[in-house]
Amino acid sequence: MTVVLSERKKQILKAVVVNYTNTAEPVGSRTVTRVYRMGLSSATIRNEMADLEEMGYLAQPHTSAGRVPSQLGYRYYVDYLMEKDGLSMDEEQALTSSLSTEKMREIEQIIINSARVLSAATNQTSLIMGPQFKKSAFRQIRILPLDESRGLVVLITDTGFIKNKVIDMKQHLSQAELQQVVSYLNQKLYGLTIDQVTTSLINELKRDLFRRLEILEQAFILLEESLKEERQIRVFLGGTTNILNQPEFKDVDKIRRMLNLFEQEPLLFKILEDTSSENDFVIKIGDENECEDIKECALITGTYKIRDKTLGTVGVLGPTRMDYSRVISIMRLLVDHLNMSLSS
Amino acid sequence: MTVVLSERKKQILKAVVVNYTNTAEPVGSRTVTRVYRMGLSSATIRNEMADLEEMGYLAQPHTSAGRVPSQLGYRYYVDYLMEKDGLSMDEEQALTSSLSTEKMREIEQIIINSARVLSAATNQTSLIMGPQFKKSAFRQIRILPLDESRGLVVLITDTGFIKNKVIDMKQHLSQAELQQVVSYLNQKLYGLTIDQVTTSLINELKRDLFRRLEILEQAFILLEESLKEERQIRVFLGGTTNILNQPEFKDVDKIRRMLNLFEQEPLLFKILEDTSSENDFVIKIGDENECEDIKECALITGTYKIRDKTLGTVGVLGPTRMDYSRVISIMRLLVDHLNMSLSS
DNA sequence: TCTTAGCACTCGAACTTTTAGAGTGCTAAG
DNA sequence: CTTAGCACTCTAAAAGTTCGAGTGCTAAGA
Repeated sequence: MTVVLSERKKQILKAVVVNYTNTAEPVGSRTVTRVYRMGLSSATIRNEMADLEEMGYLAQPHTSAGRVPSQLGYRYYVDYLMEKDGLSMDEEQALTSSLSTEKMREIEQIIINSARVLSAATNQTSLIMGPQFKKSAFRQIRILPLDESRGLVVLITDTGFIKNKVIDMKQHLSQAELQQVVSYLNQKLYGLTIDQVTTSLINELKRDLFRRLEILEQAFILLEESLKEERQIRVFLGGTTNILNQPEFKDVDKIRRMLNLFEQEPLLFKILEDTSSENDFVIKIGDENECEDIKECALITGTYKIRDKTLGTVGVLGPTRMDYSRVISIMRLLVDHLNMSLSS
Repeated sequence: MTVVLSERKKQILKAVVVNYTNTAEPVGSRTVTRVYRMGLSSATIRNEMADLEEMGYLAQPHTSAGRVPSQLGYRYYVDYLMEKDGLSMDEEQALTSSLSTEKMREIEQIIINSARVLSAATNQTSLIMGPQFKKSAFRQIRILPLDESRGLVVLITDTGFIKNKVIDMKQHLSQAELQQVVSYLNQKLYGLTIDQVTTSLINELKRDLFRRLEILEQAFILLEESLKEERQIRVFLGGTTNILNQPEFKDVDKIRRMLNLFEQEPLLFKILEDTSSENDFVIKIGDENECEDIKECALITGTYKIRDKTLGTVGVLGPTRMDYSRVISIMRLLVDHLNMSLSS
């Protein structure tokens, strides 16, 4: 499929992509000769560019304008031409230090902060999918009596989720009775992922317990509601207003569509889930994206882990005219940091 | 201070406000005669409008355009002319039902949903300040041993906040010892608001306990971090993209400033706090607002309570051209609902 | 065969001019 | 005090103009 390009064509294509990424203006043949002097006249460049256009790597907004990379052009650039490290030492250090500011312990805090840093560093919008509660393994359940008629159910997973819920207990339970129920539940559920705790399993447990105690109906509500409630995994956004700085979004209507999308968590989740690959970063350019609303954008995604278990996805969303090299470098740094600070 | 307006001037002012609220177009004298026929010719209306302009209630975008209410005009309308109930029975019912969809128990869920409903019903941006953790009263603290070296500290307030934190316990504590520490803490702290739990109090407690047990340093971290961490109270937003539909925000630059504001929680908090009054709704029009960024907007705020204790603030933010009557009716409904569902 | 200077041509962005109509203020008569 | 009538104003939209960056093509040179 991939047509072989002459070395000169590659250089020109790269020049166009880089220049367009910086300026957001169509790139003319003279600009190419001026900025990336390669001992050729503009006329020659012109001929080459005409070729590249015919091959589909460049496009012209109108007859008498410079060239702009097409989607295919970006794809070629990303696959074969891009420099691998788009980050200076200085930037790298600055970034590292802004990531490891404090001993943040809360998982949610870490992620919110990461989203912020990522969007600030890339000048794009960042999306981070929080750890998936459903995929976590059940660790233990506890019931704390609060007063006469109420108790606190606490549910803990291996990835550090702690969910709690106040429940009404219609009848009073003695400490011993409670203990009994709790240890029974722990024994049955230990090690299962939340996904695996199906309604039918819950019902089975209920039947078992009801024989002995008719009281704990409410206790199961935590389990059941956890299942429902967390169906929508949380997606954390950073720098949603950054798209306003991109010249390709100077149209209020586009802005509206974009911001609307940002408000719909399930859609964002789907976007991130569709693209994620376990091991490396994925770049989706233009209509390589499934989602209709971001077919004019590029999306770069990667995953982060806790102790080799894939937990969530990190993404950067921006116009196709994006500094791919730089963004990927930043994301790599961030993901490494995330892996580290979540594993402790 | 308030100049007395003739009945006719009041009617005309009201007509201009209502019409402008609906159309967002300057209102001409002919429009007034046509739509609100009051047996007068446009020339007469014109004279009256010229008077109203001189008095400062109306303004003209340019010489040959219709009139637009000035800030003072809105103020007069809101204070003296506005219909009190801007909501039809049907709408009221629809609203009530969308508020009480499910038996939502989580306080945060209730508020998020409220923000969504409020913004959808008003077509404006809604802000709801969550219950202030700091103002809540300490109810009880518990420590759950998780395994050999770790425990879960749970802190519960009278307004239903439950905060938890996993702590490392350097030395193993027996159940009895733990029990002793916990009941000591509960006894000392019960009934204090989180505000009142100062660092010095904590230190005093520490000193007391250290005499007996040198272990629980970590347990205090929950308390201390709770104090710091929650300094920024959460503000929940709904319908941030609604401002994009307002013609007064067709300028990308204004949009940017506005959305930027929305991303800065501390500012939002300040805006809500500045305006809140315990008992009734407050309407701030234009530069009656402290905050520079919303001097072109109108902000309506009210408070909600749990059992007569003021918990937080609800706000609606939009252009000064707003259907005040309708928005207030909706907010009244919402606040009542909120008071009810939070008190159970 | 590849490169390049030269030139006519194209097209959009920015600026200016024109036009149409909504709305005003003023005057004089009812 | 009200109103018909009219000249006047001002904007938004349409139409027209200018300017320059950039192209494609041709023909001459390496």
